[in-house]
Amino acid sequence: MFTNSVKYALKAVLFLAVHSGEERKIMVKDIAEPINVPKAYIAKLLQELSKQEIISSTRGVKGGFYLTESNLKQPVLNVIYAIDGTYRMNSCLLSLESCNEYKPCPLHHIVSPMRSKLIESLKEKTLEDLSIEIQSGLSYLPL
Amino acid sequence: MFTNSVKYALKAVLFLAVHSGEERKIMVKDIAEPINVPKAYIAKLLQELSKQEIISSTRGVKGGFYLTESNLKQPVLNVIYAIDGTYRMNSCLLSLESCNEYKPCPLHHIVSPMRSKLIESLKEKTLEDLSIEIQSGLSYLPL
DNA sequence: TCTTAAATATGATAATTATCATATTCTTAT
DNA sequence: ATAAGAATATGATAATTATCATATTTAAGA
Repeated sequence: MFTNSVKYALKAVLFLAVHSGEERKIMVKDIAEPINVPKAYIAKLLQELSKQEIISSTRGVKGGFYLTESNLKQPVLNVIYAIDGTYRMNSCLLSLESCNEYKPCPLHHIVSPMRSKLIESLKEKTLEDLSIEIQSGLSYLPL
Repeated sequence: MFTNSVKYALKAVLFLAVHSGEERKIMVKDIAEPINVPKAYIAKLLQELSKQEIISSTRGVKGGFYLTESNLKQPVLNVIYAIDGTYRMNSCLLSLESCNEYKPCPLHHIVSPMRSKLIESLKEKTLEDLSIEIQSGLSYLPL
């Protein structure tokens, strides 16, 4: 469902949600290691997220990546769409172009309602929500 | 979520569910075209499914692929597992090895119940069920 | 038993995705 | 101003997945 890239991106962003802030910027190598994702790989993803303003960054000495309050208010889904695009999550599981409510593919009735619900949930949950859950020990991030 | 291969396999198997039988074997080229999947590609998948006894086949003149009554009774999930293996559908979305109920990843509570339900549905629905739905115009197969 | 028509086995090529590497640009502090 | 430390831009390589091709084996019918 998700590419490797999205998974890595989510881990990194959630790591930032928990550990960074406008006054606590974190550089690539200090993100890559704890979430164990190859440094060069996650660097590229973070750059893309930054360009799309899903996360924030500053260059140079004392620079790094971080989330602003506004970044934290975003739905998780933003991260997914930013990296994988919207098509992957929304297209028919059998890739039938014409699949829709009126001309459903054989799996549509099974899959479609669940996908809708999943997307709904990923739209509702913000990065901040997940960050709070992690910080209160309701869920766990690394490895 | 699914590979291209699984999608193609599902289309082919459902096509066979609707159109084939022990007395109506269908050869590769007559499957590939209507479900529009490259012939050489679907041939390979059909061979694999046949080897795993998800579908049936006979060689030589008058040969082809088909589903027996027993094949038809199988859950859809069998096709998916046969091609993609079980890991893909069941692993943590973030690929955290340790993710489970006791140490859930941040997306676990969102994703896990839906995945369980999806797998349950794919286990309950047989190829025959879907075939009947297609034949009664409740869902549509090709393109 | 020979010919033909089909699946089967095997492997080659192409496309996509994942991974790695590095020169350039920007920012801060000296 | 300049030096150093960071992200940024760009692109190269590797691995996986998708696609294509073909020689071999099997079954049926003449």
